[in-house]
Amino acid sequence: MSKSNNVYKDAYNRCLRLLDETRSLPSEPELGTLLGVSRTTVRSILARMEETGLITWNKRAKTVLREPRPDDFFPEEETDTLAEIIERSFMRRLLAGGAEAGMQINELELAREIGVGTTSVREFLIRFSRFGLIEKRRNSHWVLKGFTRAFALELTEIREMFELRSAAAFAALPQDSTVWVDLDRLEDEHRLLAREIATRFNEFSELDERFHRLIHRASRNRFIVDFYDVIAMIFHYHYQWNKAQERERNEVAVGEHLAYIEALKSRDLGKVDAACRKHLKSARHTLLTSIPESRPLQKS
Amino acid sequence: MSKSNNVYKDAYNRCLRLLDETRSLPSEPELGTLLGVSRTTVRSILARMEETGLITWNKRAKTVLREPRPDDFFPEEETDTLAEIIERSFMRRLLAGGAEAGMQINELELAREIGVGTTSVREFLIRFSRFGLIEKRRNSHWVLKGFTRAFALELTEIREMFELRSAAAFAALPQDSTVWVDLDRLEDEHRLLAREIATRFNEFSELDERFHRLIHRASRNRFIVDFYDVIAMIFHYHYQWNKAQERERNEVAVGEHLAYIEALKSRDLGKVDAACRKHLKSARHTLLTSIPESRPLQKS
DNA sequence: AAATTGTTTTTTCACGATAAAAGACATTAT
DNA sequence: ATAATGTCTTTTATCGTGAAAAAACAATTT
Repeated sequence: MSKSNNVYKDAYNRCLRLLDETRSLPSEPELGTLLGVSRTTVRSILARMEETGLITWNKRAKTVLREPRPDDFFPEEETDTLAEIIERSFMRRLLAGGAEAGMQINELELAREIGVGTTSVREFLIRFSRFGLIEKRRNSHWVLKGFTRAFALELTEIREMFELRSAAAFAALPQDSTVWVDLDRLEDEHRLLAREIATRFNEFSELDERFHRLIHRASRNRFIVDFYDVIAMIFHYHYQWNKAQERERNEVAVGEHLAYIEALKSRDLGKVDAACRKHLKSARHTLLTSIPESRPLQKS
Repeated sequence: MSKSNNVYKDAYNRCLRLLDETRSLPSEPELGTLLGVSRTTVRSILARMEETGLITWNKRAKTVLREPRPDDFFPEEETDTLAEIIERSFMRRLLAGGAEAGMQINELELAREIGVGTTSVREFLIRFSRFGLIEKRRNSHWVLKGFTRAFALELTEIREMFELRSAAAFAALPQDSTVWVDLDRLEDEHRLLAREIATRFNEFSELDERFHRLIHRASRNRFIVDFYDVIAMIFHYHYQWNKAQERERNEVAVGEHLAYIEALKSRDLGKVDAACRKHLKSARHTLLTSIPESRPLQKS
């Protein structure tokens, strides 16, 4: 088995959801851009949809015959990319404890354990190395540096540097820039979430990322924008890992975001700086409290 | 051919140079650490040295029989890692012109052209992507973002942010920290180079990197330290590319470094800031002047 | 003529295989 | 007893291969 067809399966599932809305499908190239895949994949999708009696397909005519049923969908787990599978596996091991700093990482063992080829694991580790959690020994193994307090502090130091600068750049953007519209929309979403925080608090994580990415983009600096990938990755797993007081934490954060948004809209650099600092401080605090103090290595 | 033995060849060459100094070689593990390779490789080296009559080797006894001749060495080009070969090839194409932003990068074509497997090229591109010059389209090709003015500005913006912070951290280091010894040594090297700048100006590049890395290390932040890889890479190729007024530029830079060093030693944060800013400003200027203004795309 | 469909070619992605290099274990020498 | 050498095992680095997916080209349709 050389390559899984997860691209096809994922696009197929998304296409099924599209079916609900229309009576007939658009042209192949149009479907391609809509689903973000090539025409080759679109045609495979259409071919299968015809086979399973979902549509009739004759050149341009693509008529929907019936609504998709649950069993028309490919199982979720078959739609993940290999990279996602490897990342999840790797992070699970990393966060599950027993992953002390200094421990060495074995490509072959990882590959066997996850059930994938070594090449994919190697490529994953290379990509992952930019997050600063692992390091390669030339011609030899990788070393785990550990998800430690030091790591969190170094990460947040850069984050604060970058975000303060981005926020200032944001506030200085001309009134006719489209970011203000985006900001208004985000503000609405925040207000909505604040109102229903009791039930929807777990939706904050996604909103948080969109909000901060919008701000970082104002820096117009690829290194700043790209660095948010590191933050997003860490927070993504952090949210999954640390569920303690999630509701309270998110409620506070939403409030801070709203104040931050107000400050940005005021375009008063002093206020922006203060609101940004305040939010970043509590974000750092949250992250730090979730990291157990590194125990001294116990000799058995 | 699955893997070149460049590690062995490079270590062999370095071991030959060691031969000049001693009459007999140390133990295998010792040689290993000295050369930075495993004992397996050390033993291959010793085996060959015995074959070619350079030494006698019987267990612990490793006696040097004769001085190594030029033809004992493996050719330089056989000691490079694949990664180095690919990087050079890639950068040559990139800087040779005709590499417009937006152009797409073809793994297979690159691999064929360089004469290596696609896996190595893929891994190189993944590693290289953190430099911000290329970007991956999901499930598809890489896109060249170009070595443009915008790139240089974004790069230097971060560099300045990081270095100012590192320099301040440096100046605040306790008197008994070993960095002050390192700094003294670098100062001496700078003075020496300044005196012989007329003939040794091309040695500045290497000194420059060591100096700035020392400063960045004071930040004790892996992201700052790692970011210097990006700067070093760019400056490395920039020095090769832009030879205009190299002597003058380097002479100025050495002077700025010396002033910078003085400022650090004074531990006066104001002076450090000023000296750092001054040097970074001229470094930025040098980089920018070497980048041709992006011509508007000409339709033929 | 422009867009869409049909067909073919090329490229990317992922694997298993293999030599180089590292590492582990057993044996011998100081 | 420690540290070296000798031997064997495991891991890493790299390639060729083949299926999935993209892209290019040709033939239709509106």
